[in-house]
Amino acid sequence: MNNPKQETKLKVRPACESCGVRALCLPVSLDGEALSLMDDLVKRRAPLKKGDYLFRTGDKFKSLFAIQYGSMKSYGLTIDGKEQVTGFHLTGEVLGMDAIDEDVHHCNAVALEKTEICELPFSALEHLQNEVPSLQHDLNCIMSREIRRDHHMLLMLGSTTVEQRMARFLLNLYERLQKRGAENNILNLSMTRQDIGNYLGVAFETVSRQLAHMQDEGILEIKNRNIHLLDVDRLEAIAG
Amino acid sequence: MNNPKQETKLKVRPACESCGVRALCLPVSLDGEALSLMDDLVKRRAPLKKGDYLFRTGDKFKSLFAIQYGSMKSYGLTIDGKEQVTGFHLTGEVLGMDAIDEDVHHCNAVALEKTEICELPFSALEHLQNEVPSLQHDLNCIMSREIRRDHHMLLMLGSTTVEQRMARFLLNLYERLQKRGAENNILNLSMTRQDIGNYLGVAFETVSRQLAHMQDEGILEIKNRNIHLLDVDRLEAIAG
DNA sequence: TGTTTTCCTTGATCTCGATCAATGAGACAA
DNA sequence: TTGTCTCATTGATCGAGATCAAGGAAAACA
Repeated sequence: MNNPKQETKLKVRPACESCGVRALCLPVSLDGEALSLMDDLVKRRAPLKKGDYLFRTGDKFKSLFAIQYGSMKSYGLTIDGKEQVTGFHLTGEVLGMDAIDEDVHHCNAVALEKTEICELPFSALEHLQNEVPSLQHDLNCIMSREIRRDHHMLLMLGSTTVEQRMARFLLNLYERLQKRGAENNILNLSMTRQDIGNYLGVAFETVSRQLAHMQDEGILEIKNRNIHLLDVDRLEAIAG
Repeated sequence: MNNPKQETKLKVRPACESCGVRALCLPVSLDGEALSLMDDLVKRRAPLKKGDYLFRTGDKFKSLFAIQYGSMKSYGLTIDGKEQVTGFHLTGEVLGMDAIDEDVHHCNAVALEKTEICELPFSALEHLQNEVPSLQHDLNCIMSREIRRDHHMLLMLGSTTVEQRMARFLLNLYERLQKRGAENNILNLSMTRQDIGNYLGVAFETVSRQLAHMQDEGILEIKNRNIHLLDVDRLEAIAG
């Protein structure tokens, strides 16, 4: 009853069209037949609500997950039980690739807002790789991209000043949104200051202060969780 | 003339036997025939001397590289030209996977000591994937492992205290060496304190002091670049 | 072999950011 | 509305770690 229009729309669209996978790496190579094979493979899922888990540490690995709409965070637990955020994942990105090797998930993935997911059962995906050789290259590309993204993050965290880490963090989000076709300079942070701080190895008060300082400098404008980037060049200069 | 014995030995050994690839992921699945196909594929290279580059940012991507013996560091440059270390790579690990996607290397890889490398031409590898379907899964595994390794690093850097980062760094090296069959608790650091500090986002003096402090506590023993881990449990407790 | 260079350690000072604490602001439910 | 969350901001204090500086120890080189 509520929002029937969207419901219909979702059902009519082929799953793969809407899940963002095509926009990642697969599109270049799949012809009509292969595409329909992919469509058969992809599973739709009920949307996750904020706080819902996609998988948890120790869960058996069965599928990769592409974020169709929304955002997630992944985190592990330290020995003393503290949460340690290892990444934020946006629309169009793929989760679960770190589990292929040992067949077990090594982190928890939780939705930061209402999030729609496409499930890609991995064994079927690997079978399809045999039929469609180009798919194999595509998957290599997706994983390569994830590796590069992580290296980028490592680069981000390997800085001594918090100002620099913060700038790199914001630019990183900005670039990822640009790649997905965002047309404005507004970052809608779905994660808390606490999550950001945890991720950057910084107290959340410091995150808050750092953002306030950047606002004073005219680099950005804060409206709750919406960050409007006013001066990307300055931000890049700070990032180094 | 110098060291003729080793020369001969290298020529006689099948390339793949000695390059560490088998020990990574490929061994489980390759039968005799596929193995010899791999042998044809792998290129031997003259060993790198300390300071030699394996590839640089912007180089065209042609091959993956497996470290047969030795160690390397990879780093990028910030806009203001400062070096930013993104990783250290040990015997048996594979470099270059972040370049598959865009066909270009995104970091510099330099040898930290005398290092022997096996080159795996990637187009040939992908062709071989078609002939040997299991190889495809193996490659997925290798990349998955790299992703997990990076996540582990991110977890390491997302800590506020230097003591914790240092502990996690040492444990990370320790575990990687253990996996490669190291039988003692001695870490032979081939990188400088400066590199470690850069990597951990910490001044190199702090690295030095932190190690000294851990030595005072009886957790480890420093002999130049050899770190003897005396109390791994304590180290793990610190790492959290 | 001595010389140069690079790397490591240790000390002293000062700043940045962690921590503690209190208030303010949205979000959500009843 | 009002109350109760959780989340964010801002202030004050204190300590960890950056930075500057100088000396020592390896390692590289001639």
